[in-house]
Amino acid sequence: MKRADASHPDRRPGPVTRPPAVVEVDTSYLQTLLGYNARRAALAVIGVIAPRLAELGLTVVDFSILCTIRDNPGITSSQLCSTLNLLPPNLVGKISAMDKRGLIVRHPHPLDGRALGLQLTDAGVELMMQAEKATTELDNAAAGTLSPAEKATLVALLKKVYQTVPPAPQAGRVSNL
Amino acid sequence: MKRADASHPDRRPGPVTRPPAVVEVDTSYLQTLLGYNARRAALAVIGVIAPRLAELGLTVVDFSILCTIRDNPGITSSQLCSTLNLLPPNLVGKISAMDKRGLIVRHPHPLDGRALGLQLTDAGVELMMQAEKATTELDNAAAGTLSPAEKATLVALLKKVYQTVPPAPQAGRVSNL
DNA sequence: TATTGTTATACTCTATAACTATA
DNA sequence: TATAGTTATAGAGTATAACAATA
Repeated sequence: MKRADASHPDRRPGPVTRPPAVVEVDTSYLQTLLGYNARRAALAVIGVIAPRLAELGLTVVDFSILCTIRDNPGITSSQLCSTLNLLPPNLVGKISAMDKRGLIVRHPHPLDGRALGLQLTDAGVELMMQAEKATTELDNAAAGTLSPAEKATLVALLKKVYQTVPPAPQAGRVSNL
Repeated sequence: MKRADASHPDRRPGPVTRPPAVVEVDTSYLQTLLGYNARRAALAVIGVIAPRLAELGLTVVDFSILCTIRDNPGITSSQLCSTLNLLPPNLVGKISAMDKRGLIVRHPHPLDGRALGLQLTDAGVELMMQAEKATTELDNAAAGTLSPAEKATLVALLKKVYQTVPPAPQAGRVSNL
């Protein structure tokens, strides 16, 4: 941390009760924390992707949901929740909106009368083609200065972290980043 | 993605309009994305740390703020905002609460009459000793199966990402993770 | 004219409790 | 008794606009 030059006027020995102005901010401790760095990186990458998805009327979570439905036709809301770490009450509105928007269809589950199987419509598939193209491009762009090998290493280490960390008490959720 | 065995009853050729039950969920595409993995990892690590900090009456952002004030006595709110990527209106209430709580003091800035220099009180320093100890321990615990070398690599790569990614249009903020 | 700190406010996200229908 | 889907709602986080005081 660098400071403005206060050596001329107010020079005093001992602890300074009114510190001089801060010129350069020291965040060295925070930068040792995995949590701090992971949060900052996640916000940076998502900050690049989110505006583009917003143009398609999607949030990043909407995108994850539609991706998962596309790759797992017939999946239930309950399975989506545990896969993406969402709470059921927060998924209901999204699924309902996607249905109204004609992106997905719900049909009776073949094995469980309580559940509904989810599937993309043709419109949903088409929207996801655009969304996936944009997301893949921007995600790579956000990895910017990382070599392909570095990005692969980074992704592998991140997976190791969240696939190892004990899921929080009830279901593994904790407010915002 | 594995499915329940539907080969006996409803066997039909061609595209399946009512897919059988999903048994194992495929998230292989999402797992290629840096944004997805960084977000999941950040939520997992913070999910371990946040409950412990909550016992001390702090959020993870409160902790980052107090850390930064401690390591940069005399820092202004404006500097905190740009350092931690916060919006001024959202910082005001936190600073005010920390002041009322006796964790920090605000005094006139030596060089700028509009600004206030921030500093921890003795109580603030004491609270931060506990908070930092807990955070360091839990952050390391969350890095769990990673070797020290792997954690160092991970942190370095994450820094490279968020220190490189172009700060979003106005100031670099984008809602939640 | 630009910036610091601030108020007010809207919007989104996250979380809990409770209900119904079915297993 | 437990689970899937749902409703309602509380609480936290995030964002914009606008203002006074000062640079």
